[in-house]
Amino acid sequence: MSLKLYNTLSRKVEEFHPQDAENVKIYTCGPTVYARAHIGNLCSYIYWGLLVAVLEADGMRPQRVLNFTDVGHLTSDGDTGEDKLERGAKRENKTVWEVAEYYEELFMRDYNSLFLEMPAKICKATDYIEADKQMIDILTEKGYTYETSDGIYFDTSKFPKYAEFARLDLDHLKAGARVGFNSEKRNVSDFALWKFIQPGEDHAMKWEYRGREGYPGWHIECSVISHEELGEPLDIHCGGIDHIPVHHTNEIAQTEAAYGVKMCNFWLHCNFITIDGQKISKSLGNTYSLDDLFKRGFSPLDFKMWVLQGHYLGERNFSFEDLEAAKNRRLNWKNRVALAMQKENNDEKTLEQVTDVDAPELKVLEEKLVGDAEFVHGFMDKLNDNLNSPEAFALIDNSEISLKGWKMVEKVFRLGLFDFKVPADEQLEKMRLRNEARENGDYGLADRLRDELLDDGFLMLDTDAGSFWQLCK
RNA sequence: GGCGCUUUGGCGGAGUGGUUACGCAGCGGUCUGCAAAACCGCGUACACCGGUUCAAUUCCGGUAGGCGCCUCCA
Repeated sequence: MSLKLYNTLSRKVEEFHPQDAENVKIYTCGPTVYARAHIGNLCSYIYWGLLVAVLEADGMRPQRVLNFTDVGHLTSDGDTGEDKLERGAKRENKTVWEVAEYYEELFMRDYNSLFLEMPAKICKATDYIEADKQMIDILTEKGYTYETSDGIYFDTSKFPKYAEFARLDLDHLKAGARVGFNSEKRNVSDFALWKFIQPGEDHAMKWEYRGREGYPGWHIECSVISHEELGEPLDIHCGGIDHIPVHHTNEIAQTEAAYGVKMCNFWLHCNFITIDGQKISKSLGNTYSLDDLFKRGFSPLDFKMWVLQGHYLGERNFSFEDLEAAKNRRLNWKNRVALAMQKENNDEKTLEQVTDVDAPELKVLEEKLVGDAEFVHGFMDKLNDNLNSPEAFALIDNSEISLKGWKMVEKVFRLGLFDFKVPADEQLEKMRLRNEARENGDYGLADRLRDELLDDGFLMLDTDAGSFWQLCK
């Protein structure tokens, strides 16, 4: 089994081979921490979480770096744009540093509530300012930059490959339509490496560079952090498709111009979701956070289920109707786990005992899954085929799966399938009494106990093999 | 204006040159003391027009609709 992934570089599905399987270098563009993450933002972290899980399942060790963009970006391309962090700060009566910290914490809360594995390292852009300057110095020495009244720019005409990655048609970029068109730029596609603070401007986040106060441009941090923390070439760089034409194009230009090396071997981009057919964007304000879903009765993991039901390359449209379907499917899976627990653990093992029984690496687990061997192989085949989670889901629905098999499913998808309340002694006693009453033909008592159990959250399922409990929600 | 993507049954959503995807919802039936559970079955999907082919939802061309990017964005 080998892993195949769609590489934006070639626009083809290719076999993935890391330089060092013990240290797979992955860089993920992280959030800008000036607002709460909306569900569209979170999709990408769910997909990249799956990527990491699949790499691990294949026996590799990913070293993933995620950045926090805490330095803020301008709201527009012009000279007079206001820093996003500062706007957030004014809105909320906090300093820009407090705002960043607040949203970093909120992001981590969302991240954890989605049961996503922590990256090996999270880097704040503001911790790399000196390294930003060094990189700009290198680019300047090599003749890739020029200064204007408002900043230091990368001259994209000096980097002939510039348009290649995104297959841009530079001649037809609509330069004139840009907000705050900068007439000092030599080429439409040139971008700021560093911005100087203009007279009358007051930025809370500023650093001294070349004798003036300023702050880094929008793209430099990712080139710098990935260089410092991982080094070129990266094995995988991931982000949303919106990053292809500008952000990643600029990263490649900066890094490859500065160091003369290939920046990254595999570029992965997930597609966007829309809500009710409309694109989500911070500027349009049509965003939902996980809290908004929770208020409507959905857990973050229901949302994760919805996300993974689709393929990361596909365009999806979000609706609460579909979220409901995903929620029901997830509940059905939990009930299958609950059933497997009862059938395989007649000694009334508790949930803790079941889930804490060794947490082996998947490879090891796979060897133990003798009864599920066929399922496991099919399952991994689907995932290794460009992370085809919808196909893997279908296989789950079609397979008899043991408790150990479910543990493997959970290890890869992390959907909280073992995360439910099991009956306490009191409820187990009610179940015993109910069965006894049924055998004695005392249906009045049996039904009363059944109703009580329903109130406790357990639905009684009577089969030829005996009575089992299921979850109601 | 330029570049690109997409169009599958009630709603989602995979995949394939000829064979049931799958889920959710719905309907019918079986089982059951009863059942909201479970089990079985059903609906005969691939935008339109051409072309290639023994055969196309699946390849090619065109038409129409939808969407994205070119501006911060996952």
